[in-house]
Amino acid sequence: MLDPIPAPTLRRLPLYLSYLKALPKDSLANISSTVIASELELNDVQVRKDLAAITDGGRPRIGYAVKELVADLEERLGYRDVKSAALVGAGSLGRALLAYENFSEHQFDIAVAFDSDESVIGMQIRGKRVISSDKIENLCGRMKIRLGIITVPEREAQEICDRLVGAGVLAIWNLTSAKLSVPECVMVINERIGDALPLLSQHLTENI
Amino acid sequence: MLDPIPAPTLRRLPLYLSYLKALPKDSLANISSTVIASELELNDVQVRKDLAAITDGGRPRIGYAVKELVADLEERLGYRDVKSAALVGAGSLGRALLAYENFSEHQFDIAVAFDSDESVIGMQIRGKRVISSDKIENLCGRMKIRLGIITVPEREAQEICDRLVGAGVLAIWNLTSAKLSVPECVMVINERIGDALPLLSQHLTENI
DNA sequence: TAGATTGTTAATCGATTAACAATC
DNA sequence: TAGATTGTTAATCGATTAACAATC
Repeated sequence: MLDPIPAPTLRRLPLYLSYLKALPKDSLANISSTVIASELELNDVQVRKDLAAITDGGRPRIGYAVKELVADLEERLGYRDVKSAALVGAGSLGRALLAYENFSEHQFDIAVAFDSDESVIGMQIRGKRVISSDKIENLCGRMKIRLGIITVPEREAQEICDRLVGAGVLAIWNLTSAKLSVPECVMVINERIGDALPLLSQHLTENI
Repeated sequence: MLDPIPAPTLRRLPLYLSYLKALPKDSLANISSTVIASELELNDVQVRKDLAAITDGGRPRIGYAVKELVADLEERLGYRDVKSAALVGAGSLGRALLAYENFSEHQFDIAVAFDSDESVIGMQIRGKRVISSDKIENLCGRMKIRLGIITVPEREAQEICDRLVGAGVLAIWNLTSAKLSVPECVMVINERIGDALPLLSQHLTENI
């Protein structure tokens, strides 16, 4: 089993990957941590430490082989195989996520969208048919879905979460402000979208 | 001038506020940090430290007066007066935000929505008419808008940012993954929505 | 060789938590 | 008074950054 990577590092790894992938085809085969750091406005020691966690390809005087580094990053970020996700709640936020291209960048594929609203069920959104939430257990099990994305109203979140977990989901991306209880083996990431607004609010009131 | 509050504290203050506001009307007039902590699954010392930054109403043996605490929180979070915001980019994410009720909770009001797409300009979304991005300078200045919300495609983000800043905006909520350059007096909060996906990806690949 | 660059060990920094004195 | 609770000072912890030895 690989060493677990600390969360702050893990959040920076995609930055490195997308920077490296955006390099022009005809650029040098090797790149140094100093260059990466200055481009991404990070500390160079930090970049080296982060990269040391996922590759052993760094060579003094030369740097890192871009191709190898990209492969190691993709490997470690789990970008080798596509992971199926189910989205529950086809409201406006759910629809925005269905249109969100970054998902495929992370090799997630929203295989199915659920909603409990009769007027939405059957609709075709971004090429995906919205299915009744009643079918969560049935379909998620059969489709071997491992990630659940929750974009329902807050009061329904826990129930939906329980049902996704019951259907074999191992990770939850929670976009409501509900605090979800799950078994230990299930990972929950809370994406509280309005969280940073107080910082803006404070800044604005401080500056008239 | 008030002491600046560290960001982690500032992010927890709204949690306290919404918890206190959700208390039943007939509950006790006072509440202890221990109770708040256990309800919100936080450390009680942390709660006291956080609250000490915004109130001096804590009394040994008794706790905090709920009413006073709510007032102090609202005061310090800048919830006393409504702050006008402009949203630029009425795509699916922009529309989701227009529907997002949490805004008004933070006393932000999206006063106007801009887009550069002819087929969207003039549309009515959530009761707001979409206006041509050409009018940003003109309208934001006149409407005294201080917060800009950027939901345009990444490559357009910096230009829109520059124009908002030129129009007198003092804070930017950036929902693209662009790194924005702004004058020092302008605060930028980056809301990178897919940021946490690698954590989920790693968890899933570690657990087959 | 000289010097650029990596990787490691130690120092710093900020936030959280523990210990405890003050107080009602 | 006794004991619950606050607020403060000190310890801990994790992450970042600095210093530096190893290496090509």
